Amino acid sequence: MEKMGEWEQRSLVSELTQGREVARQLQAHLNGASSSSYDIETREVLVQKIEASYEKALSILNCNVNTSSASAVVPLAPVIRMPNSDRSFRVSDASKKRKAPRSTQQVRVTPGTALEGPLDDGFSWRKYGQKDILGSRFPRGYYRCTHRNINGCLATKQVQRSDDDPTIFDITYVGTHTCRNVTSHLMSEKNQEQGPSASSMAAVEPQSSSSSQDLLLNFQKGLKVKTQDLEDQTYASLIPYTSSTSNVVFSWPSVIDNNRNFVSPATSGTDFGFGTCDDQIIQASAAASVTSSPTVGLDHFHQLDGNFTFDSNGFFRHG
DNA sequence: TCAATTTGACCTAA
DNA sequence: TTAGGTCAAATTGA
Repeated sequence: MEKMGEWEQRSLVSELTQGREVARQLQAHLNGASSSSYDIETREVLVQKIEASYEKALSILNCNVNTSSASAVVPLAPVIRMPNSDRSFRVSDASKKRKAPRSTQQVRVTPGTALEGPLDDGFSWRKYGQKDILGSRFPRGYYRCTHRNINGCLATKQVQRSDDDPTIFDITYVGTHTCRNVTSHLMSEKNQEQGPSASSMAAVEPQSSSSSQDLLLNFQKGLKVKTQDLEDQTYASLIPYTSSTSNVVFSWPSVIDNNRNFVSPATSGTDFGFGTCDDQIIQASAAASVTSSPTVGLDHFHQLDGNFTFDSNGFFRHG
C-alpha cells in the first residue's frame, strides 16, 4: 500500500467505512433480537453488503499489494488502473531495458471449475526462455510470437507468477504484433478444418447474439471459442464487469471485442491494442475454476478436479 | 520428423 | 558488476 494511489486509497477508505456502517446496522438489528422473517432477510442483506464492501476493499488492496490474505478472496470486479497509479510489479524493472511499448496484465486464477485447453488470445507464442528473477520466488517465462521468423513479428510477452499471491500472474506484453491478420486468418482456417482444437483457447465461436454471460457459461462448459482480432479496443470496453455477488460464475480476465469474441490473457494472446496502452494493468479474477500450465505461461489448461497443487515452480499441477 | 520446450551460456543496459 | 533478456543446442512429445 506504500504507493497506493490517492484514488485507490479513497476508494478503500470509502469501502471500509461503508462496511463498518453496515456492520453497525447489523449489530443494531441483532440487538433488536427480533427473528421475524423480514428481519432475517434484512440481516442477510446487511451481511451481503458487508461482504461486498470487504471484497471491494480487498480488490483494491490486491491490485496494489497482492497480499496473500487478500488472495483468499476472489475480487469481484476487475480493477483497471492507469499508468503510474501505483507500484506495478517487478516487471517494471525490465522496463529499464526496453523502450518498446509494453503493458502488464495481472491475472488471477482460482481453482474451482474446469477448463480445458490452453488459453489462447489469438496469437501463438513460443517460449524462448525462463529466468529466475531476483527477489521472486517464481521464474519468469519469456515468450515470443511464433511468427517472428516468418513475419518478423517482434511481439513478446513475459509471464510471471506473483510472489504474494500465486494465483496471480503478471503478464507483460512487449511490442505489438505485426502478424495479427495472418495469425487470425490461420486460426480461422485451422478452426474450420479441425473444429475446436485442444490447443486452442477454450471458447466458442461467438454467436452473433451471445452475451458475455453466454460466453462465460460456454467457457465454463469447456467449449471452444475462436479468438480473432481485438484490434483497437479499449480496456474499459474489453473487460466484462463481473457481478459483485457471490454467485459470480466466471471472471477469468478476458476481453470481449465488438464481435463478442472471448479472449483470455495467458499463453497466446491478442495484443489488446497494447501498443497504445503502456503499463496499463488489469486485474481480473476467476471465481470459477481455472488452471494453468505447468510452465510459466498458462499454456495448457487441464481439466481440474480440485486436486491440483502447485509444483516446485509454483505452477498448478494436477494431483 | 518436426515443432515446442528446457536450460545453460551469453549479451547488454543500468 | 549485476540482473534481466535473449540465444541456441539439447531434449521432449506428438
